[in-house]
Amino acid sequence: MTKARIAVLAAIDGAEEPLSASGVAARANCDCDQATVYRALHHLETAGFAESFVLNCSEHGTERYYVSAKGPHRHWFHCEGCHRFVDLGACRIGGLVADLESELGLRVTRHTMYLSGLCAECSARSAPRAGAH
Amino acid sequence: MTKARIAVLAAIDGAEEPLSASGVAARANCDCDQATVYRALHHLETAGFAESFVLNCSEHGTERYYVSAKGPHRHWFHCEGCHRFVDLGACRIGGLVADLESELGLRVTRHTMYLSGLCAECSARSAPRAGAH
DNA sequence: GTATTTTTGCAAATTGTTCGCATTTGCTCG
DNA sequence: CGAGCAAATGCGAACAATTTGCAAAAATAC
Repeated sequence: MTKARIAVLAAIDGAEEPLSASGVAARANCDCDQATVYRALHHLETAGFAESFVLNCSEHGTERYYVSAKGPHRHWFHCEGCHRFVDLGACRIGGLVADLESELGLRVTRHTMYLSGLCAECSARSAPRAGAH
Repeated sequence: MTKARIAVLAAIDGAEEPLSASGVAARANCDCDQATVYRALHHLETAGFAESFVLNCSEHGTERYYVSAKGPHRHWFHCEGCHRFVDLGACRIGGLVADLESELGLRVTRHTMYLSGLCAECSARSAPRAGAH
């Protein structure tokens, strides 16, 4: 394991929300080239140390986000107000995926699911309850 | 409604699988510029006539795919062998989304879910059952 | 039919990501 | 411990999907 890959893996293992490639580069305090970060991420995902999904956000555009593959598979909510992620906890659609798999004869190797909207804070800020101010 | 937008909407309404921007341009036989196609898709999505999601595929890279917003909300499976989509039918995670929404105080305005792997055909082709040849 | 607003075409710019290639690093073995 | 080699990195250029500025063309309003 090279220095760059160790730093990249530490960045995503230590983050408590999905990180874009640039986010990883910022957190991984290896001063390595962005190409190296991309290659490291690709390597780590192939090796099973990381997972990724692509998300489009009004502020950051379309980017690929990486999360650690340690622990159970999880899903995320993306807030369109503060552009942060909220952890939705462990995956709850395993049963549904298995059902669809057998119903349709598919071999599912991965699934992507995420929600977006406004988190509790941004939601309260944009449409405060009566008497909240 | 302009000619270009009508053609773009007809393309996605008539397609039985999600279409990328270039796929829309190919199917919509308006010879309009690609910028127009992108703008029309953005407009149609904003106006509620189309939905989209971003998917990364080994053959086509990362692209945004559009589907008609007519009929019930659906989800898709993407085959990494033939790179086609399989319709998973109407959304079955509405309850889960509502649960997460109330559990975590979120305001969910959209959700993305798709599966990938090998479709029945590609699966059979790559690992035929005993006696299948 | 004319004025006003919106949309389109074209070409150039953006942006996330990938690639080629020479150099450096990590590891294996003697 | 140091030579030999395969794999990884840095740098810069290349890419591909998507967006944007602006003048011309088409909808729509009046």
